[in-house]
Order: sequence, then C-alpha cells, then structure tokens
Amino acid sequence: MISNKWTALVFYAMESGKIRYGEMLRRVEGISKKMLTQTVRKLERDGLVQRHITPTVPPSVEYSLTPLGETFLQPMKELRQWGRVNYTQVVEARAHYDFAKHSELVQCIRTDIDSKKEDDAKYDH
Amino acid sequence: MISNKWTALVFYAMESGKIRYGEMLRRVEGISKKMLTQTVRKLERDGLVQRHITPTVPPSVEYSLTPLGETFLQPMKELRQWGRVNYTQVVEARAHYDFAKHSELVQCIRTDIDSKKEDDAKYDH
DNA sequence: CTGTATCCGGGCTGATACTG
DNA sequence: CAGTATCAGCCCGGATACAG
Repeated sequence: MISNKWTALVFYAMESGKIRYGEMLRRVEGISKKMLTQTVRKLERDGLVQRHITPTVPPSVEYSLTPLGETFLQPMKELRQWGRVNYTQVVEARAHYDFAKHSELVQCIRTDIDSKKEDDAKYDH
Repeated sequence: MISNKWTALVFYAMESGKIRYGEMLRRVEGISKKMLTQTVRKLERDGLVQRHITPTVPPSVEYSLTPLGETFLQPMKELRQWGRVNYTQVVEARAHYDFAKHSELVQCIRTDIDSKKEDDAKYDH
C-alpha cells in the first residue's frame, strides 16, 4: 500500500484530524493535484480514509482517517520515528559507500570542482 | 527507502539471520535476479545490510542485517503485523468501493461472466 | 476550491543472454 | 552460484489546460 512515492506522506498529512484538499496540497510538499487525488482515492478505496463533502459554492472537501486508518497510524508513526532517529546514519553510510566495490566501469574522473552535493541530490529517498 | 516494490520484501527475507543470494531469490516470490541485486545493493549502501563473500568455487555470498538494520526490524515487523491483521478488512473495502462515485465515464457493461476475480488481480498490493 | 483530461518523458521493472 | 549487460515495455509521476 505504501510502496509508492506519495501514500505515506499523504497519510501523515491526515494524522491530526480532518484536513481540506487544498491544505494537503500545501502540506505535502511537492505533490501535484493529480497525484494527491489519485493517492487519497486509493486510500479511500482501501478503507483507511473517508471523504466528506460540504456542497457549498465553491465546494469544500475534507479528508480524515477512518477507524481502520487510525489503527494504521501507530506503525506508520514508528516508521517515521525510525527515519528521524537514524536519518544521519543512513546519510553517512551513503556518503561512505564505495561504488567501485561492485562496478567494473568506475568513473574515476574527479574534477577539481566538488560535485559531491550534486551527486547527493540525485540519491532517492 | 521502502517506497518501491521490493525493498520491504527483501528486507524481511533477512530477518532470521544470514541468508544466501540464491535462497533469497527463492524466498522472495517473483523477484528477478536483477531486482534482487539492485535492492540489496541499495540496502547495503544505506548501511542496513552487509555482504559477506566466501571466495570458494563457485562463490558463496551471504547477506545479513547490520546493527542498524536490526533496529529497523521492529518497525517493519509492526507494519507487516498490521497488514496481516487488517488484510481482510482492506480487501473487503476494495470490493465494496463504488468506482462510479468519482468517475464520470463509468464502465457499466457487466457481462454475464464474473470478471471480479480478474479485476481483483489487477489491484496493486 | 476541488477536482478531471490529456499528453509525455523517465525510471522502474522484467526477460533474456552472458560470465567468472 | 552469484551475479552483469542489454533491451524493451509500461506504469508512475509531472506539466498543463480545462471544468463544475
């Protein structure tokens, strides 16, 4: 369920209770409207999230966790907690990882310009 | 880290201690050699997994969790436990989800043949 | 405000062949 | 046994435009 780019982040956005669509769009940094809608739809389909529409003009839509969704909160929080605690260790490990260890075709070219930051930016989280 | 198809499953394969490459290939159902290698490499890079090579002929390679990886075991186990406990509820929710609720172009065609099972198979886990 | 429709590119993924 | 190399497909995800 959470093995994709946005589900976990969207899920976390609802941990404190009801939240509107636009608010999630701002809270979940970097997500597009399309992916937000697609993600909450799947969570709704799975019974973790409920949608509440207030038919005003313009309409207002609030999302919140169902009782089932609430039970999923604890394991997800622990997951996040682990990440927060061990984030630096993982970053450290990545920085020290010797790519030459497994690659025959090693890029040995090292320019004077420190390209480390650019490389780090390319790592997936 | 686990927001992709195989990482969590590969990680679980190492929960009981050292395990060989070929054994993981069999244990993690459906994974290809390429994806297994790619996944364990990332876990190694992140410092969660260590690789131990016995240079016999043919070679033997054992993978195991590092101390850091061991600390990740608990949150991951709770995640899995949640899945096992609530699996049927999620399946139930999916079965009852009314796709027409959000779709303008509803596929109303229902053949006499029960296509439900095929549809279910297409759902991503 | 809360979406949907459409297009499109890149990366994930699988299949197959090859190697020490 | 434990990989690597290469290729091709396809879905995920982003950008943009449009709508109720």
